[in-house]
Amino acid sequence: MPAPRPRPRATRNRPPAPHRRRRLTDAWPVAIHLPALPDAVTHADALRAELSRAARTLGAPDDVSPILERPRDPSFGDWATNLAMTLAKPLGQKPRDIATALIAAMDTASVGVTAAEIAGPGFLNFRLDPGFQARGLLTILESPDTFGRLDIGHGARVVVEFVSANPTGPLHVGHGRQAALGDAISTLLEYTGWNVDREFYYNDAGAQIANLAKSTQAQVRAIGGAPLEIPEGGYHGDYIREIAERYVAEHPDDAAGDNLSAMQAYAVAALRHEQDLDMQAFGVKFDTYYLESSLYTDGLVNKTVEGLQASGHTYEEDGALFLRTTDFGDDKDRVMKKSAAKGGDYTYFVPDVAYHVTKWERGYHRAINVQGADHHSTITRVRAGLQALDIGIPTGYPDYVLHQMVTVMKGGEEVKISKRAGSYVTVRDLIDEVGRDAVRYFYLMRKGDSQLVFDVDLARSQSEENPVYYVQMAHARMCGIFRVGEIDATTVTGQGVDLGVLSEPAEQELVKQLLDFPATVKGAADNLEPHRIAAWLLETARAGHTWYHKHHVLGEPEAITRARLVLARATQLGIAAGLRILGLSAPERM
RNA sequence: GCGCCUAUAGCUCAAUUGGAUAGAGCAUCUGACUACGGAUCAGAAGGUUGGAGGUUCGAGUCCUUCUAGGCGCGCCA
Repeated sequence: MPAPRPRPRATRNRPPAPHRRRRLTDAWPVAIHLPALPDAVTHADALRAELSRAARTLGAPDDVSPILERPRDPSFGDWATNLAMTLAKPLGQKPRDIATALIAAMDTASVGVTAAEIAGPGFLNFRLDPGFQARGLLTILESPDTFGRLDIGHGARVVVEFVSANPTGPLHVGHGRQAALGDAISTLLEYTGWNVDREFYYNDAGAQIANLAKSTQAQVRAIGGAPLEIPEGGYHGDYIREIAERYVAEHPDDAAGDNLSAMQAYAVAALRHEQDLDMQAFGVKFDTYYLESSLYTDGLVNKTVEGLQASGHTYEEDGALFLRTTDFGDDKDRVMKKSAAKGGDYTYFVPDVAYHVTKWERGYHRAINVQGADHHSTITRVRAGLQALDIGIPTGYPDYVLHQMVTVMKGGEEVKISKRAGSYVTVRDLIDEVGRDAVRYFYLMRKGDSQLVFDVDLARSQSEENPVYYVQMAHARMCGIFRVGEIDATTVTGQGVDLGVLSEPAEQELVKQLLDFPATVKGAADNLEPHRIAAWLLETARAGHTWYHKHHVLGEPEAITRARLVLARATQLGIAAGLRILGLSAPERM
């Protein structure tokens, strides 16, 4: 991290703060009592329900579910719906006539609507009472840990598999994107009621591992004085040399490098450890590690092959065993077992099918795989294998979240990502250079299906102009209010506070923005798109900074200070919640 | 040749899943510090949403086609 930019020192001197913190309830008497929202639903839910009720009285179907939207132009009101337009056909009436009838049929006052207008082809625009709307903030203060949480998953188990790198080298920036995405998606699902396990699948069997062993052997023998001869398809990175040196030091009995299986085990263990450290530095924690090799030792690969053969979707040709994946939408059939001339091994997708059978049988009726787009051709194969087995696995199983490739620019040039060449930027490099929070945010502020150019120099130089600092600063500022005011923020409850005084435009905008959080979480979780949270954070931070700059909290008339403390607390908690979903820290001061 | 992804402001990206005048950040320009942190704020400028058709009350979003880029298409993993 570069040294912080020098900035002017504050000239004000402040007497040392006493450490006593005042409880708000001690300071001010409770004067006003407002009823809480019914059953903790948001004002939008209440408005939607009232709209539905009114629509049914006009003859709309029972399952009518109006869509409420925030108008792009705030002058149109707080909420808008196109319900009248969607009802035009089923009811056989003009949209604007339906809109008029809807307004007449609604009990607007009960849902805090102060004005309802018809606009354009038949939009209905609603304006809400500021105090009614602001009361939604109380749900944040009352249960900050559940704000934005929904129960969509009903506790069902879901496994999110990501990173899943071969233990043949350190983790590169593409794995970093997976780690950030997979972890954030997992947290999003937890927020929406799923019982999530994060899983890392180790391809610790097969040709790549054999190459790793031989590469290590070559380096071990080179240490003993032999000429260095890295085998065809082997690994050239310096890290192999380091592993070989440690192996020699710890295995004096095998200085000649004859024990290939010992070297393989040693190298795999060393690289797995290395990857664990990388993920630890990134703040990602996996619940389970699944080893490909165990699929063989437990007989699951053979069992899967037998199942596929029994299904009648296999055939032999040219001495190899094929799976008729074209029965399931593939454009050509795929080899399961190589011919004897090619070694007679299973191709890699066979253990992959076996692995996904275990996901299903381990009780995960939903599975999400986060992978690079270069793996997309395997989707059809794995799903075809699961369908061919005909053991009750649904056709869309598992879900895939594919992210496009990450290219790395450094010094104005693209850095080649190649394990074999040993020249690439690792996740650890990025974390060391720009910090964990900034790396995560950079990965997550973009949609996964667009390509990502990670310019290392730019990321480093931007580290102070970075959006993540902007967001975290907004959080720290809210914390600063309570710090300076010597108020214990956790005692701010909003009980008896008249939130109707939050009538400034900047305040209403901030309130609306905060209350959009649950809908944003739902949208992000439904679509497995964490970048929506990043965008929400940026907008919330902007609204927070604007409000902070325009209006003061401390030192205002009591009623205003009390209401604004509620807003400051809600902003602090809301931003912290968003940051937490993305795996970023929410510093109280920066 | 086939399949998947992408194309939006100078740059990096959004756009509530088909809604109203397409929005942010960075960069540029002009302003604002003796109040809770200026790592901030206010404002300006920046667009034929790659091109052309189509679907409808309404398209950046859906369909067709063309162009450009990325990734795949192996008895590699």
